[in-house]
Amino acid sequence: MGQDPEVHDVAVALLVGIGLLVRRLRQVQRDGDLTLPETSALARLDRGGPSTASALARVEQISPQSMGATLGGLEARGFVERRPDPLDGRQAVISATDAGLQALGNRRSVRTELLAQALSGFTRPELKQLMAVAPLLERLAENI
Amino acid sequence: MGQDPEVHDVAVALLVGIGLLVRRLRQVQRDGDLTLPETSALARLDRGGPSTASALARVEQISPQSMGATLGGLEARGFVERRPDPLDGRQAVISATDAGLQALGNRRSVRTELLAQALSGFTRPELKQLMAVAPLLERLAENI
DNA sequence: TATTGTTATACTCTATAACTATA
DNA sequence: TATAGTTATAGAGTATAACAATA
Repeated sequence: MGQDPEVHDVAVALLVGIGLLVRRLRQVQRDGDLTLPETSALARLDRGGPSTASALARVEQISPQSMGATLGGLEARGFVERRPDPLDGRQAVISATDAGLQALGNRRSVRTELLAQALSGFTRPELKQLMAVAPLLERLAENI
Repeated sequence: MGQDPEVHDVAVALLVGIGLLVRRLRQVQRDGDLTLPETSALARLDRGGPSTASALARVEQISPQSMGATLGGLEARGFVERRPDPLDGRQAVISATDAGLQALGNRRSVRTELLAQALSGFTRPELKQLMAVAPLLERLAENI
């Protein structure tokens, strides 16, 4: 049990840092820009290829209804497309469109621009630290 | 400009990992437990001592109205107390109560318990990595 | 005039519940 | 029965606008 205080400190430190970052990121949202859940869903499609709404909801750990709403917004703007699965009539396969991938990679989006600007004030070792910790955060979320 | 792609990758990786973690953390919310903004505000009072609502709103980068709502909830449960500033009648000084600090440090709260459980699956170097990156995330948020 | 704080209202993201269609 | 998806409704957390009180 001698390790517990350290684990607790890590938890509180992460909560504070992450909370601050998320609130700030939400504020720089602009028209036409991708929202946070949209960015997550698109990045997931980019990394993992086409998927279904419920599969995406499972890996993103939100309800299928919430994922449906997010995908609906993306589809309306032409960032994803859905094709009915010929083998299973209940399912629809979602894939990112070229426009969607472009939006995801668009370095001139307001949020990405500001994030990149802020990150450019970091040293290269700090950037490597941040990059290395991203998968740890994912693993942490998956294990909660 | 050869560094830009790396900065962009860091940004996307962080967005995905953090988004997942925040959504998951919100789900384990329970009655009487501290919410994410409440945890942030209390941790800030714990680290920085008594403060005013607008000063807290500024450092947490949210509107004074939002901070007022958060503090109202904390005050109703006796986790913070507000005393009118005798020198400036507009201001009220907010301080964390013993009960508030206890709630912040309570290892048996549902969220902290689950977080600690998940973190116990990490190696010591990984924990150090996570701990080291928390202040970087704060600095990042402050520079956006 | 500027600042602190409150009240009223609305938006975003998420949830649960109830439903339809398909397996 | 079980699963994929939709529609309806509600809650948390945030925002902006308008206001009162104090500096």
